[in-house]
Parts: sequence; C-alpha cells; structure tokens
Amino acid sequence: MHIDLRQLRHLLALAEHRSFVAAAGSVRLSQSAFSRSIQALEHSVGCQLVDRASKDLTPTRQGLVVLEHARRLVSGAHQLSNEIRQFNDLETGELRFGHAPASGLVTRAVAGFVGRYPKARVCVQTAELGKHLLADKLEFFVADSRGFDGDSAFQVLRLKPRAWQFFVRHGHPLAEQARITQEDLKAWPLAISAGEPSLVELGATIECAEGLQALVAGSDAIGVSHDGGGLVRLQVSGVEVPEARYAIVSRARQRLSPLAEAMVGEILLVDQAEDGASLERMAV
DNA sequence: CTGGTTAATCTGTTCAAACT
DNA sequence: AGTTTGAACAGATTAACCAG
Repeated sequence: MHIDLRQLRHLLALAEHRSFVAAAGSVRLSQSAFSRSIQALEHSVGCQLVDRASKDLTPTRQGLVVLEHARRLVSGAHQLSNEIRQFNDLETGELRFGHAPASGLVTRAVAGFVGRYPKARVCVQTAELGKHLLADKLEFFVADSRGFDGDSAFQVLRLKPRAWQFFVRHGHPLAEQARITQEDLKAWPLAISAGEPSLVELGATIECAEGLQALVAGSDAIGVSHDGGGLVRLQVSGVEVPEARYAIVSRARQRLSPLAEAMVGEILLVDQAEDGASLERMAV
C-alpha cells in the first residue's frame, strides 16, 4: 500500500468542498487529474473512500477512517516542516498558540517575543482553546487551569496565582469613594472577561470576549481585571476577591517547537517578573 | 565514481463521452 | 447543466545501464 501526502491532501479537499471541481480548484489541479489522484488513493487502500452516488459526495466508512488519519498526517507534516524551518532559521517559522482574553501577561510576553523574533509569524487564538489544542491547531495556550488539571490529555505548567481587582472609569461615582462595600458593587453593572472560571461566582451582568477595558472606560460598569490600564482601581472591603490560577497548557506527551519554547520562556519570564507588588503598582 | 543515454513511470493537461 | 470518468498525449522524474 503506497499512500502519499499529496493524495491525502486531495481527499481532505474533497471532504471539505464536497465537489471534485471545487476541490480540484482549491488544490490547483484540473478536475481530471484530481479525480485520478482520488482514484489512485482508493486503489492504494483497496476500497472506495467517497460515495459518488450520493449528491454531496459523502465519505464511506473507510473514507472517514482515512480522513481522520489524513488530518493527523497532513497536520504532522506541516508541523514537521515548520519545526525544521525553525531549527534552520528560528526567525521565520510560525507559532500558533492561545490565551484567555484576560491573561494580560501574555500580551507583555508577546511584546518581548516579537522584539526577539521580528520575522516569526505569530497566530493567537482566544476562544475554544482546549478544543483547538486537541485538534492540533495550537501548540499551547495560557488560561485558568481549572478544567485541565488532572486531565491526562493535557500537560499543565502552573503560573503564579493572579488576583482580580475592580476598576471603574475616571469620574465614576465610586471613583472618589475611599471604601467600597459589596452593596456598592451590586448597585452597578459588573463586567468580566468571558471564560474565566474564577469569576463565575461574582454574578457578572456583562461578559466580554475582548475590549473589557474600553467598555469600562466608556460606561458606568465596574470591570474586573488583573490590570486596569488607565482606569481607577477600587479599594473593596468585605468582598472575597477570587484569584485566577493561570497555567501554560499543552498536549500531553508532545514536544513544543523551538518557537513555542521561546514563547513559553518569555511568558515564564514575565510571570516571574510580575510579583504581587508590581501588579499592584501597574493597577493603580 | 561520475556523467550520459534510454526506457519506464508518474503526474499533469485537454477533450469527449457518459451519467445524474 | 453540471459532474465524473476515460483516452490520448506531454513533460518531468526516476531507475537501469554503460562508457570513460
């Protein structure tokens, strides 16, 4: 049985486009050559992979199996070539990783990373991190480790716990108040970053996928963040302020590429540098 | 061992016919 | 009408062979 990656890419294109013509176009082949490539693959595996009688060219049961392997092999080949390119020239590879929107330390780490590798291509994801990691679309992500701790599919490298703080815009009625109570907090809309498990109990009325600081700066909402930027930090008393337990999460038993290792190094560096006191200074 | 020649194979194209 | 398949052909690559 001889199977080559080119044929597997063609099968993936066919599964995606559900048309020989469209799939052939997507891989820049004539439809005839594309059809023969699929035939050659079917001949190699000794069975039909696509049900041509069905209008939408559904994969056969064997086709589904081949597609599953094809995705892994094609993705693995892409990773291999990317990794080798990174070894040969660390500056021109591609890095795909993710982070929770509120994990501000990643933004600072990326700033350091792009200074060191200005030609590296960096793709950052902020949603459905676990799913994308397991689908090989990310090398790692930074997020609250709850939900990943103890799961054998993931490798979790803990970062320092990070305290959440409350912020409002300048000129907000609470901005001049010396002490804020739980009752004060309840009187205003509360905005948090989406997907932060440590903030669920606060009962926020607004969840932002991104742009939390801009929202707080332009409204009367109270924002919960690690870093208020130019906002006014509230001195809250009598309220249990939760902590985020961020971690670097990667696939178990899988080595990171050199660029991913470099980025993890930057993140750890920022994490080490930002102790509680410095966070305090940044927030005020 | 190296370089040139030749045949076989692979992968692509266009075109036409058949199928739904 | 749109799509699939097969035939004929072209160009590139590979393998085998041979001479120097």
